Amino acid sequence: MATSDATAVIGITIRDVAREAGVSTATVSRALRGLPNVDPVTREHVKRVADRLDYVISPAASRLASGRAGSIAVITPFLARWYFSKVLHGVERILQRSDLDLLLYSTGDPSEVHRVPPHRRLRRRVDAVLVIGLPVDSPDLQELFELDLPVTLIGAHSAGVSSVSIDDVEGGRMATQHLVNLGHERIGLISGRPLPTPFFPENDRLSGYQQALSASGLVVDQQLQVPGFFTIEGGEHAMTAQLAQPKPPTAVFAMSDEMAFGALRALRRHGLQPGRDVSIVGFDGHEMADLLDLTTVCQPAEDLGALAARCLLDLLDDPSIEPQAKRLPTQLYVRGSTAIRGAAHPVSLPRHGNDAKP
Amino acid sequence: MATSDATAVIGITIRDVAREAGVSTATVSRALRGLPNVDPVTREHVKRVADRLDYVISPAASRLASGRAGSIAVITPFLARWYFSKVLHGVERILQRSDLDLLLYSTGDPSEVHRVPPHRRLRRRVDAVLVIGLPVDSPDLQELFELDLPVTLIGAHSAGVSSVSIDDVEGGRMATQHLVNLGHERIGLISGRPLPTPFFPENDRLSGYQQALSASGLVVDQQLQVPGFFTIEGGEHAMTAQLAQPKPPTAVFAMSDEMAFGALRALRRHGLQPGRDVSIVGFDGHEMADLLDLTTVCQPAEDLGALAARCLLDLLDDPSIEPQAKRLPTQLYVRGSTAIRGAAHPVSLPRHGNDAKP
DNA sequence: TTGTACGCGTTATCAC
DNA sequence: GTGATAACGCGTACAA
Repeated sequence: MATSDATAVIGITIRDVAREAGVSTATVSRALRGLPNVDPVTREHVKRVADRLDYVISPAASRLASGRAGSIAVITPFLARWYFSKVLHGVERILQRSDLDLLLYSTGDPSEVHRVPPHRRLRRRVDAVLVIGLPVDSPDLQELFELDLPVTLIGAHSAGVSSVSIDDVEGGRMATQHLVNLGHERIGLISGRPLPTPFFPENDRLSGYQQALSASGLVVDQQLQVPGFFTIEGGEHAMTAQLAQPKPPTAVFAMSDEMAFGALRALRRHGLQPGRDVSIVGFDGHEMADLLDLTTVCQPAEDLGALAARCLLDLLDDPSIEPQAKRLPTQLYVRGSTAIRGAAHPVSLPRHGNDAKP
Repeated sequence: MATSDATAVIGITIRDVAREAGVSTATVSRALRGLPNVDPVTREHVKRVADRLDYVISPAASRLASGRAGSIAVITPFLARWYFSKVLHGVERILQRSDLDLLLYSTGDPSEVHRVPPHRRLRRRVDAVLVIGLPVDSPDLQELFELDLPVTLIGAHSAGVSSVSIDDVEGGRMATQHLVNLGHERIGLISGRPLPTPFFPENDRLSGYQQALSASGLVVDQQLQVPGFFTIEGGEHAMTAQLAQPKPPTAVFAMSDEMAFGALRALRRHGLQPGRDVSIVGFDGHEMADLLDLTTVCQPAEDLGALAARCLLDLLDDPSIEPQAKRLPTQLYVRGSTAIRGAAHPVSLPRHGNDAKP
């Protein structure tokens, strides 16, 4: 293998730095890592030498010796969907500043057959795990917990595990209450997967929906709850199904903006106008919502990721921290896709986004 | 530190497996990694024992001993934009099957001040690098090349470097020619950054645009080329600027779908109807394009990522492979946002997507 | 085909 | 504050 000569082809080692600086490797290690018990002068000197030699620590060696993996895993079912890419962005932004590597694992849809169970790939490989939007009853997740690694959940919560999410109940309630306030009485729901699916965030949104209806004395009609699978097409089909009902809803709450977009298209296909004929509320705060004049419950996806990453770093710093479930607020953005029931001209309400100007 | 007892708390080591299987650590290593010169019976036995003991190789130790980093870096300026998230998805899908870790690095917009220069973080840390959509003249990229790692570029090309991309010239040409064919003579362009910016993919799209115009004897009017910065809002501003010209274009080619979406909104704001009043062509094949009835040049972003990942794995397998620039085809999807110039009723052409049904 | 033994580059534990 | 030095767990010549 490579010799340990000062000018070895492969790379400068800590020994080269030590020799050049006239100190021991132990001192170099301490100096470079900012550990205490190093003379400031020595430290500066060592740093300078290391810099001059263009020395870079070997992660492998460091990890082997220290027992730390030096990286954290981010597990997500999707990469190219609004929520997940936003969250990932937030996570990356924070982790970039740490000295931990971000290992990316995409599981694909949890309901699909997955390729390699994450927990087998993760063993001995990461110091902590960040999980985005996986249902808490997922077997993968359970096996993950058994790895005994610090874990932070994003967009889900589980007892004894640190998590960051929004209040999905409140979000669902807010969206539905808005429709109730506009005078709607038959309010449909476009859910994600077919309900009931335990432990999914969508369940909380469903609860909010039901709460708002019940609180207003409206009936919760199972016929009015159609799954849209969180895709545009799914949303379109769901809306079409809603319209085909004997007594179609006058308003619909879609659990994601992308499904709401599909719903908007379904309306157009039927010659119906959003707001005037049927009101639609989405969920997410997708950039496109503004464009399509869609009322929606905005969630700070990127902030969720950033906050979760910070939590995990803190947890790594001090494992004694009690896991807690943090929540970030959502906000209803009212746009043209919702209006007073039966109003010939959509009524003006306080609005948001670029459309806000009168 | 941890003892090397068979039942050490920290983990099973190769020695434990060797002892339990009654062979040497060398044999275990060879057997588990599928190296030749191992008796099939021995190999099976060792595998079984390793499995029973739930043995997992220590990546750190393996990497230190072998000199391989066991991971590849994926560098991207954005995570939450259509093209980049799609490409990343393709990359991840392939890398998942390999035994290499995917290290994610987001640089932010290359024109911004960046945080930590990638090349410093990458040293000794990865075996290869996958770069998404960074301009070839980016200083970061140059320093990356000097790391002497196998590199594959996605959405860009550079002499002597393996790359995967589409033919942007052809794409731009196709979009523009389509508008020419519809009888348009004043054809505007919504570019990315202000032109000319050397070495950006957008330059090729610009070339295609110019070629198509020139080939048809149309003038290339600088006034008709407005930057839209690849965002919805940018596209809206750009379109608004186009409309404010003394002689506005009757058709516009936007270099990305998201900018085209903005352009559509600008039209709507002006009471104009896409297709009838002004034709718009986008670029990407965004899911939303179908929804908004936008004609667009589709590019197989996910395939680009997958192919690039495979290339890089091949290159890692056999470093003697000559770097080559692979290209994937694009395809024009005609929808309602483009129509014959001046036609009162948008003319019917072969169309695509859900709208295709007569 | 298999085993022995050394080295990979760093960290951490001691003495000093 | 600093220096020796023994791990860390695995890969791999080389010998057998």
